[in-house]
Amino acid sequence: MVEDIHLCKGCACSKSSIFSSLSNEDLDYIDDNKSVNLYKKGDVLYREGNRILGIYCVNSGILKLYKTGLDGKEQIIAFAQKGDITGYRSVLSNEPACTTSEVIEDAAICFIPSNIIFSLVKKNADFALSLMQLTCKELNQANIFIKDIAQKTVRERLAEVLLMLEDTFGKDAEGYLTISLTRAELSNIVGTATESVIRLLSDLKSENVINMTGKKIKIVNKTELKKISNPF
Amino acid sequence: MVEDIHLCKGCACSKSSIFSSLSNEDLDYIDDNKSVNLYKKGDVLYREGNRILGIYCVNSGILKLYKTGLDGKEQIIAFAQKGDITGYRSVLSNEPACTTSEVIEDAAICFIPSNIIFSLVKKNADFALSLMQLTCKELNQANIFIKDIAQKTVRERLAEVLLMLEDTFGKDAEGYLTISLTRAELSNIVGTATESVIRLLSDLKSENVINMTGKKIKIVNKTELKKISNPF
DNA sequence: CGGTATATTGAGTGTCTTCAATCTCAGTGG
DNA sequence: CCACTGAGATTGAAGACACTCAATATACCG
Repeated sequence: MVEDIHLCKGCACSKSSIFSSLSNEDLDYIDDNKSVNLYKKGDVLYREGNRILGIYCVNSGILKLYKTGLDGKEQIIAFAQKGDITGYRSVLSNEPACTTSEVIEDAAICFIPSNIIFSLVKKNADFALSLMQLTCKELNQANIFIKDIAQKTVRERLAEVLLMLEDTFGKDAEGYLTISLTRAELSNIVGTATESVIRLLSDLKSENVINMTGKKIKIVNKTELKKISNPF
Repeated sequence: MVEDIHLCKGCACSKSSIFSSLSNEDLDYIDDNKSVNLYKKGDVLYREGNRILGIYCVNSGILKLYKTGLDGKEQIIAFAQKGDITGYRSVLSNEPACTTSEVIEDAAICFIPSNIIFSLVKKNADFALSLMQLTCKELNQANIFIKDIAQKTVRERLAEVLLMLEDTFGKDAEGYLTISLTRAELSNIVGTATESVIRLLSDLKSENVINMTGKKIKIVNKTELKKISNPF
């Protein structure tokens, strides 16, 4: 298992993602300087406000990235899964981490030191451009999120988040969302109280739009859910 | 007036902002390929969803950048003033504009075609890095905004926005905010109904935290306003 | 001096939050 | 095997907060 991730060349991350613009030589360069670590659910890679010394590339598992409000409430900003990188913002801007990065499904993560990234950026304009485009894409996502959270009701946002989760992480053979989140985590994405999420989920269930078995959620009527998330 | 903006070298934009990493030669290169236009309040530089062919650099005046909800409601994402650039996201990612860019104070704006930007990015790694850092900074701002809008009350957000406006655009001799926004625009930043902004402003006034003369707003008790925006 | 856009105020309502109690379930130790 | 425990999930009730709609006032523009 860990064997697979010792070579960037063979890693799926290098095919998609920003690394696709790198030559084999560049990938070897990263290989020689990266380290690989295994993490368990609940582990924190870095905490908001801390300095970080490189970027993290997810080989397997899932991370949640969140900001913490002054009252201690988490706001989940994004997730990272296979092929995604995180921490690059802080590295590129040489600023403290602006989110906390926590493992929610056991993960194998590669760490690439800052100076390696910088030297690649300087050397390879296409890589720099890829990084820029990644940032721009995330910025656009963030802006859409701002609009939604400002204009939509909790119910609409919850519907949207469920669709996003299925889209991003997929579903199992029986149609249940692959990713497993607590109600509290769901509420920290949607931006609402845990109890509200629970009540609205049970509403959606009684409307036959979703189905639930224990903690697991299945989208039954995707069309209707889309309508709910986007009533215009 | 327009004379001043014919030469990037002399333009204040080139001192701060992302252009500071460019040589005189590079600035001349931009000069030879840019165009300058004057705009009136209400003019739209580009609209969300449209293709744009270059980036816009604000020499004077103010722009608001907003997304439009499906029900037609604006969500203001950011402003751009002297020295700021806009449209670069869409150019770098080669995607349609993700916001509408509208003049709210008469403006002089330089237009720099995409291919010029790309060739500078390829040629000058420091310029690329500056652009990246700009994007990262905006991304961080956006994430903070998400957290705030999700977790704070309208009153807290309004207080925060007022502080931001004073910070970003300054105040006149009598202490009034320089930037002039309608109540509707204020509500489109805060993410609330116009009436709510009006009521909360008048609350703040009766608490002697702010003062109003017609449309103009003055922050009287900044300390208190900070406390309101950040009650922990 | 109209006429239009913006601002303000009031009333009524609905959504969401908060707080507190209860329930479920998985893991633990006896 | 079962009671115990703690974390997470659920439910109920009460009330705060913010929104909508409608009416009115004021300011601004030509």
